Amino acid sequence: MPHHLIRKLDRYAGLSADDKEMLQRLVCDVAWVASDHDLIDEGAALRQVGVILDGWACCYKQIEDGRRQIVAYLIPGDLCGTPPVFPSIVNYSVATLTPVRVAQIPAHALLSAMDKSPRITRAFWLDLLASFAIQREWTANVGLRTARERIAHLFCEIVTRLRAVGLTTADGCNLPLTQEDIGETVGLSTVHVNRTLQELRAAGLISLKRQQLVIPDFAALRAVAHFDSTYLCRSRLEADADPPPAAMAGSAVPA
Amino acid sequence: MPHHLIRKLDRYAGLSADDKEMLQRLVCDVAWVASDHDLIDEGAALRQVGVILDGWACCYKQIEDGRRQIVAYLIPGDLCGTPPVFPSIVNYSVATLTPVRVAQIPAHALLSAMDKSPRITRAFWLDLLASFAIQREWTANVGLRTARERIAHLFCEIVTRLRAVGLTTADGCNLPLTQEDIGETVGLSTVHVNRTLQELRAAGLISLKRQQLVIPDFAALRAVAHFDSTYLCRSRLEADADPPPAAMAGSAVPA
DNA sequence: CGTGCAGTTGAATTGCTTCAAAGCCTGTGG
DNA sequence: CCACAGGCTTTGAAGCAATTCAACTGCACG
Repeated sequence: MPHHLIRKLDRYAGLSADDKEMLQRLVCDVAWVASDHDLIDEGAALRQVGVILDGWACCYKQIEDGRRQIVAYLIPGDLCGTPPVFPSIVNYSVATLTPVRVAQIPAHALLSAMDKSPRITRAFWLDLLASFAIQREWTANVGLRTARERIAHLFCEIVTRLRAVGLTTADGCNLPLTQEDIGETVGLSTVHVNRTLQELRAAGLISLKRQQLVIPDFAALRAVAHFDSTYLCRSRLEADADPPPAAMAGSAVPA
Repeated sequence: MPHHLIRKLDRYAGLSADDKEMLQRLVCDVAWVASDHDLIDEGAALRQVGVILDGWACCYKQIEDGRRQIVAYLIPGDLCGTPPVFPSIVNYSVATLTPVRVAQIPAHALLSAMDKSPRITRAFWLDLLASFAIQREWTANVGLRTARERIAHLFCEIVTRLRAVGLTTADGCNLPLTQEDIGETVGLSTVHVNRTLQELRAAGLISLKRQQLVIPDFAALRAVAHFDSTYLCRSRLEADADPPPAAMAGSAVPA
């Protein structure tokens, strides 16, 4: 069932047919969760990993006075929780942004699959490292960019990630975020997000209405954002980096 | 040799005597690197992991126009690079902030140690998850806190981490950072870092001169920062990790 | 005893926030 | 089918936090 996840892990580490079969059988407890519900509460001790099958969720942190920071978005194919060490206490919460279909992988099942296949182990490592790389990029994003750059960067990242799982249209994507969500993501007030979006629209860099984000000229937006996508797609590079540099066919990698 | 690392991994996963012995034998290429040198350049393909034995380093990202963001500090016992998947391309650079003594663990050695001991594997997972948790906290720190809170939070984190490896004095630590470094860490200009430090000093929350940071009342600083140390000491879920001491009398520090 | 870098200060400016109100969609019930 | 409610978005105006530029001080080191 978790097509996106398996495809992603395959891209990371080149799974065998057996590996994929095994992963298929890991999941259980597939369920729909309504929008705006918590999947994980801060401080919980997890004994399983969630897999997002459909919909969007976000990881966030809150401080006493109510201020909230979104620290990650989860889209189909993403893990929800902290594989694969159990029990593991999380220090953030996860909330759905849309209705979400989510599956669970029990601790023991995941660990035994990793025991049996080094490729699966490697794939989960790479997935974690990829999330880490995104987190680093987010720290840099809020730390050193201007409002306009931050939002542009966020949009570049989202579209690139959605494209990797086939959830984009030709030149955009569905974006189930309110301006408040965006503000809590990039560290700006809602009002200023609104004004900055208008700037981006006025500059012809994006159009955004009714949750439809359109980026007519991705290269232009990427330039504004100083967006460098390598942090998102290292998976493949690493596989290819194994042999010494040589001329190689450009596109398809055999499964 | 890498005492701090082994002690930390032991705290994470409870290593056997054999495990520790094995880890001892992993390292090679111990070397001193002068201050202000790069240990890793962005885009490099790593085939080994570094271990910081002495001194401080930082991970940073840069964009074309020269703006720089520090995304992590490395202190003794920390890994430098991305274990344990090789070769692995990093999308950040690492620079020394002081003279640093660093050892290397070759890819094959690390992987075979992890093969032999599930506790070692688990420990490296937990170490990575711990760094990830810090990164998340940093994103939240620059995203939702004020200047004063950000710097206070940074100091709380640094002292707590240093305490875990025994590198603090009774009520402070050595802090080899310039105000520019601090600014690049928390997303503020150098000038404003300066003024904010003065505020913190005036409030009696810290004293900082000649690279000596003193926190007379940790609980007070922690309150200002909204600092919650759980993200740093989840290692042992068994809750036996001692919480960072709050305000403690004890001024046995030679001036 | 200068030279250079880190820290400090002041003044002007800007980017962003805050507060408050109004407009606009979408879903709901009469 | 229309009226209304509630969330999200938009607008304006005022204020504040942080930046920028530029000069100056103090300290460490050769």
